[in-house]
Amino acid sequence: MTELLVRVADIQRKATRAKAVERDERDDPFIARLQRFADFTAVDLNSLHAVLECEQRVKKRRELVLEGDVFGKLGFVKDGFAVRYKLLRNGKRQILSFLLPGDVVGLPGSFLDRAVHSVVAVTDMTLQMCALDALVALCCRRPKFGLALSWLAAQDAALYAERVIDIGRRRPMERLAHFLLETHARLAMVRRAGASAFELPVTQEMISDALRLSVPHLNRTLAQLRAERLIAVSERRIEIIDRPAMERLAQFQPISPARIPFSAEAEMH
Amino acid sequence: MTELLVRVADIQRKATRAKAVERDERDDPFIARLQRFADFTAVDLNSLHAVLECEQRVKKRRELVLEGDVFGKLGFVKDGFAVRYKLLRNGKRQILSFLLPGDVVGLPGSFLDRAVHSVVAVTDMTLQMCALDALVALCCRRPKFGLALSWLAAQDAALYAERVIDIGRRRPMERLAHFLLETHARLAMVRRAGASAFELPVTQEMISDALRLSVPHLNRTLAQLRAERLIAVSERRIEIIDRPAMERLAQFQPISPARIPFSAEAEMH
DNA sequence: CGAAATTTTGATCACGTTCAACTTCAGTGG
DNA sequence: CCACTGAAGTTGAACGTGATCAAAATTTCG
Repeated sequence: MTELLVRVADIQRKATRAKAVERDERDDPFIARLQRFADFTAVDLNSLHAVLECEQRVKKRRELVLEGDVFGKLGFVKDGFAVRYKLLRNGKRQILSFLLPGDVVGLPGSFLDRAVHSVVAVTDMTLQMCALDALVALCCRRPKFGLALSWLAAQDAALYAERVIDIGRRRPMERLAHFLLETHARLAMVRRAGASAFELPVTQEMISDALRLSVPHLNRTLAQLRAERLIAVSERRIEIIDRPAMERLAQFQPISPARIPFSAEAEMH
Repeated sequence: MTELLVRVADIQRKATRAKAVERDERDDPFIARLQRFADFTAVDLNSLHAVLECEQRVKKRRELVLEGDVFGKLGFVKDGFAVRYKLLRNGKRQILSFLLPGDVVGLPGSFLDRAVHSVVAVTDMTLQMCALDALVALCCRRPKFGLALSWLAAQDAALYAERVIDIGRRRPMERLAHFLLETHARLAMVRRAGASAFELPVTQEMISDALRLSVPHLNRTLAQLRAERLIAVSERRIEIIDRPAMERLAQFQPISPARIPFSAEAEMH
């Protein structure tokens, strides 16, 4: 039934192009991210839509990418959470990143000869799939998208780097605080978080696998953050109570992209 | 005097275009990397040369980027080593990556509103500088470069991810072994390493800051790898003696980029 | 509702850090 | 040429952080 409603909405979208774009800018987390570093016109966005094959729904726990796959597609996360991870021989798993709305499944996997990490859905998700060669063709027609892709990849790299710093040099409290602030900022960027609170539908086991802490220790650290009244946790909702203290503790600095420096003539292109 | 010789070489290069390209392919580590995921014609490469401002020599220990800089340039490493790092409040430093010939200084820093990491030269280096907006303009004229940039950024991201896995889940021996294999592969890719040996002109302190090990522990781990006859170390030259054992130990899988899937029509563009 | 997953708490232990001393080596000036 | 200096590498002993193991309490979901 919901399915049907969506279809109807889809048809209406195609009917009125102007409205479609308007809707996207408000709603679509991926477009929200793109608009942060360049201006995309209605024409641009329609070209982008043209290469998006279909909106795909995916159930919780479904594996989206398995290590070793040749994954010639990209998936733009429209809704839901996923984790990118790697399983080691000894059975341990390292979670590399949480994929939030606006993130891209298959980056960097599809740019390598085969995926080096696996991705699994944590909640039910909706994705917009896109063939890699269609995207490449789009980038050739509209170079702006090729640059946008670089910008996205650079943000991913910066995020991984931040994780290296977390795991490498921050104490557990700082580490957790940093992770929470970063996640909040990422969600806020795509309008999926309030001013100081957000839903984080992941288990403590996942967080501990991401932050290189044992589950018991993560739990204690979380309790400590709560005891010091820096955050509040209810169900799977995190509220940042004392942001200044949190930012000081974590030495948090938001990662925000620069705008792509188009020269006047290039912009015309 | 050396400077003069370079100038002369430069003039000669411009004189005979065919030869110039040939020379680059053999010598230039950055071009070597590019050619791995797309075919760049002589015309392409000349466009690239046009945006490269100058070849800059930099002395050992010189800071190339300081955290917080607005760094609107990119530097293609032609020769020498550098490290990208972050200093924490408590005085600890985390080395995020070693920059080798063929790598890019300012990625991802220049794509963010300001650099989030610092970069310092470890050896004397030569860099080819390039203004970011000139590169963007190039990408607009020749979309292939925009895609190439994405591919490079994706490789960087994959490399950081590997570091997260190292620090997060590999034991010290495995971690060090993985780092050595990876570094060898990266150097080999740009023809800066022999079949099983390479120069690594960095101190143990740097390696330990990269791998999250204390200097004494790194030293012991290195000694152990030597004792088990997996590697040999003389001066700052590493030789991988038992590659199969090393790869098994580290669970090493090389990261190699896919080729950019240009469709026939797009290629024409 | 019952079974399984998740969260919470406690006790013990190991790995890698820290601190310290010593060695080796390269560079520098007397 | 040697003594001196400082940086880098090496080795040892003690300590502490966070892991591991175990079990209870709680929540989630089929």
